[in-house]
Amino acid sequence: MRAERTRAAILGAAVHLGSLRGLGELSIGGLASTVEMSKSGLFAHFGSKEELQLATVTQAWHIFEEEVVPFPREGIDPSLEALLERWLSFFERKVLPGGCFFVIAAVEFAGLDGPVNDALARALEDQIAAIEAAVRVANESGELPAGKDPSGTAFALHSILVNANSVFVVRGDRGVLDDARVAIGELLGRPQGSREALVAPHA
Amino acid sequence: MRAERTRAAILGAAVHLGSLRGLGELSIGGLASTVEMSKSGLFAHFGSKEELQLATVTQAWHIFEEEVVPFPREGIDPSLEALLERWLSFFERKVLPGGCFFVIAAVEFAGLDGPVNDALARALEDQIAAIEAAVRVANESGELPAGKDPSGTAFALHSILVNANSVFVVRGDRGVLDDARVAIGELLGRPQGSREALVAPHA
DNA sequence: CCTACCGATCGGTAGG
DNA sequence: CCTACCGATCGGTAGG
Repeated sequence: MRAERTRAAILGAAVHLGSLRGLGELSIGGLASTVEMSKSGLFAHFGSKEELQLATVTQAWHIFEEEVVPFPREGIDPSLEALLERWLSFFERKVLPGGCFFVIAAVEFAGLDGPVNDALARALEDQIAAIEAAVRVANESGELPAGKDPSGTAFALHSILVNANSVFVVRGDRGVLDDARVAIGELLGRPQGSREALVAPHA
Repeated sequence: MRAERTRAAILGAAVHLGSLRGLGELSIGGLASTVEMSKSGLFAHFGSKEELQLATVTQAWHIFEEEVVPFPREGIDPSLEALLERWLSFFERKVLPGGCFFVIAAVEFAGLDGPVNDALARALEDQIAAIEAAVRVANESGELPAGKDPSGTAFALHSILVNANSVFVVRGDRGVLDDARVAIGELLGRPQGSREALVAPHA
């Protein structure tokens, strides 16, 4: 019980630090000092740095999934537009501060092999696949005006999302997130001028 | 003279390692062993790790600029399409292996301040600005069929380029580079079916 | 979950 | 450009 809470606190700090500085920069000693426990006490929860990294990736993915991915759940709009808006909101609210945790880490670990790299590569593919599935549904439901190639459209949409967050983090200015909303609108064939529908959904 | 050559060899290795593993992972000791000299001998060329990082960023930018950016130079096609194709070719040939050196590093260093972060943030803006300038020229020359918003179009094109390289590096499969060519064609309003013109320019 | 420790490596310095 | 060294930190272990 108590160990579970400690582990959760450690992983919370690990996700935060890993998002800000990269998964490779996580150190056991640094993490131990931020959660105010001994290095070896923290170490005992994981057994190796690799296990700590793996648990951090898993935890980050759970947070992302809960916030963004449209599992059939009560109160979650399954449309493509809603998925993309949840994603942008996830960036804007800095739920995982720093760059897009998964893409940055996946690139950092590419070429190294091992379970951490596998988990990161899978997360990247799952992100693209989630968009592609929503594009297919949108094609069939008539949400998209013209039939779009699901794979290519998903890649383009994913690119806009990820780069919007990168530029957002580097500039420290949320304006680029609205640029992304406009670019998404154009990719989806939305006519010029209907921009407000996506930019200010609650207005 | 000799010192210049040594410095060039060091920076060549630094750009290579920094591209593969991230600028933050560069260590003076590790770099010294790959160029087969003593740690302090290498250190003497730079005076601090920060100066080494800064010199590495500068060197990487010179390589990128030489390969991609359309300075008015003999034999360089100034069109938007040629710029984008040089960029994709730059990724495909792994001139800087690993992720898009500048974007990954800029995100990694975002929030830290200092000259390295400044240089990286500037490189990111210069990349987007280079695309935007080419879009403006293309608008005026008639290369683009309809007048496109230069800023928004540049952001979308930059997103496709950067993400194409990320996915390329993670998958280890160049197929996504052709997906990027298709996505770029659609963004530029190229009609379906003219894809081959960009995919296989030398066929 | 702790103290106490291991060998290796970190950025950096002294002195030549 | 080198040897020799500094204090700090790395991942990890022993033993409790």
